[in-house]
Amino acid sequence: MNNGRFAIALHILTLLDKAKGELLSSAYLAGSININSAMVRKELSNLREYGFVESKEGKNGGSILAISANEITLGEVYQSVRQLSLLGNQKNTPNPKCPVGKNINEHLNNLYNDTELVLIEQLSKQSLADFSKKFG
Amino acid sequence: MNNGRFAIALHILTLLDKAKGELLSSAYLAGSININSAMVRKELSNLREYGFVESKEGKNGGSILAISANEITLGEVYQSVRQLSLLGNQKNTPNPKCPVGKNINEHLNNLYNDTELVLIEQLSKQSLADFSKKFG
DNA sequence: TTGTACTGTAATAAAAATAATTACAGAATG
DNA sequence: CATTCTGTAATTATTTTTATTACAGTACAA
Repeated sequence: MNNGRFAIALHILTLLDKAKGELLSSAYLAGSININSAMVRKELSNLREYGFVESKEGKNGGSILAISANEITLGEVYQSVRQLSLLGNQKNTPNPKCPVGKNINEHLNNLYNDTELVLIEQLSKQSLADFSKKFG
Repeated sequence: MNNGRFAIALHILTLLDKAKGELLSSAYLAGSININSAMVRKELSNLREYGFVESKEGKNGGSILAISANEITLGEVYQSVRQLSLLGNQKNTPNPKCPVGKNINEHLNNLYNDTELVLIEQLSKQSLADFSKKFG
């Protein structure tokens, strides 16, 4: 992993939790996060796919949590924004003639996968509600 | 984290372990990894700072492990190449007027730090020797 | 003592990934 | 039917990462 999307997603979800069912517009969310509202809508679109939020179009529209903050773990949030492998192996094209080079990607992938599972397990110990509680 | 340096560092260290004390040149290492030898030397420079390798300049020079592969854990390798926080928070300048925005960086940092500790703990279960063994 | 084969490092350039912006069609409300 | 939203695509900008080039300095060996 490697991007700020986790922070943005979690920020959005925390704000929605605090709003307690009131619809929040992407412009409002963007104001708190201090990013562009189109970025917020893009992230909301992803969160929607994962079933974390629902949005209402049109005037007075906005977004709310689709499920309770207790039912969303930070591990799930992580997975929703995850794109690359944890330790990043964008390209990695070692020399296949070298016994190490030939096999390192396989071993690296196993290592990354195992490690990421532990990371997700750790993040999953905390729910969105737990996180949100920290904000007084 | 976020970069391919972990893979490169581990690749270098594995090759050095396999070489069993024979000096390997940056050109040779680069050939197996399939990257530029200046990149290898840069990474070797870092690994040297961490005490993992030693290099010898001049003709017939090259690098060797400075300590036993049993004494190097993958957690330490991770830490040697680590630069950003695990989940990436390059910039993140939320609105300080928002109760969530004002405090989220602190909570995020705590979360990232805790999570990274667990990740390092997990990686530290495996030594370079363990990893190297996988390559027949 | 000099040619050769290395390392060390800095400066620069290229590429890739990420983030931001702009734009506009479509939906819901009043 | 004007207004205020969302959804999404297209584009641009920025930042990060990776690669390249260059060259001084070191050590060996004839």
